[in-house]
Amino acid sequence: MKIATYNVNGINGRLPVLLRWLEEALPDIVCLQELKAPDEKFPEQALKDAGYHAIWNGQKSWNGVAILARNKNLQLIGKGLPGEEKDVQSRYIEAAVDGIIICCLYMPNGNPYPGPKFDYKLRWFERLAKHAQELMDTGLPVILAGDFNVMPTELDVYKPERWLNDALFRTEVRVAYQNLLNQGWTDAIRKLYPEDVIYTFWDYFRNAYQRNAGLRIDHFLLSPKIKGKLINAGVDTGVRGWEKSSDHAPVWIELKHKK
DNA sequence: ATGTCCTCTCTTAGAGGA
Repeated sequence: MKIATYNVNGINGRLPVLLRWLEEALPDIVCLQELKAPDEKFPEQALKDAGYHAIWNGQKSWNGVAILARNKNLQLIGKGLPGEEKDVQSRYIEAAVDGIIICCLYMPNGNPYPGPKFDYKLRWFERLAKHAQELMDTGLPVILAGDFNVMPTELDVYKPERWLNDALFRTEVRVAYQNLLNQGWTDAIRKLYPEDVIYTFWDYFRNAYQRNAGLRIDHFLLSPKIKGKLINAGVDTGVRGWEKSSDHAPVWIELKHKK
């Protein structure tokens, strides 16, 4: 079974790219971020025609997350993270597919540092960690997937020294990510490729993709119950070079079949 | 500071966000 995460940066603007990638990559489950569309403008029919059922948590202009599934029963568990009632940003959706809890998340960017946006990011991280711990405690197979807006280590940044005061690389945020891992989660890409330079995002500016000036910020975290099923993982870096591409590339993992 | 590209509007240019 192949599970992917992809920050599409506008699902309607990128629809041709998304559909082409789905057809070529044929993932079974997909977590999408940055839909940048309200619920009523989610391209449900186009995805259905491509063979995918979907659930989504949209918002006008900003944010927005969705989970797609092909030939599988996709059961919505909830939208939004608990812990901040007045939070109107659509950044989280959770579903059950094939007995696996799929958590699709879009962590706040947090820039500029310092400031209220950075503070919101840290609060959101705390809320995620609390919920993640509760999921961990169930002992179920759980996957946290999405755009975490964190480069976990220096290996994940093309020029670490330039990012020290950026909200994606500040010590507080890297510590928060490490604390999350310490609950018992496995970073799937790093588990399989502990020392490789792997990026999932390249800025639109300054030919970042052509220079491979990238960041690794899209992650898969696996609960202990499911980590043993991990057999492969990768980044579809070529997609980033397509016409009208998102600034992120799709990231995927492959799990051993249950049977 | 800038670069680019998305979305939306007091819309065809500019603002806000990443």
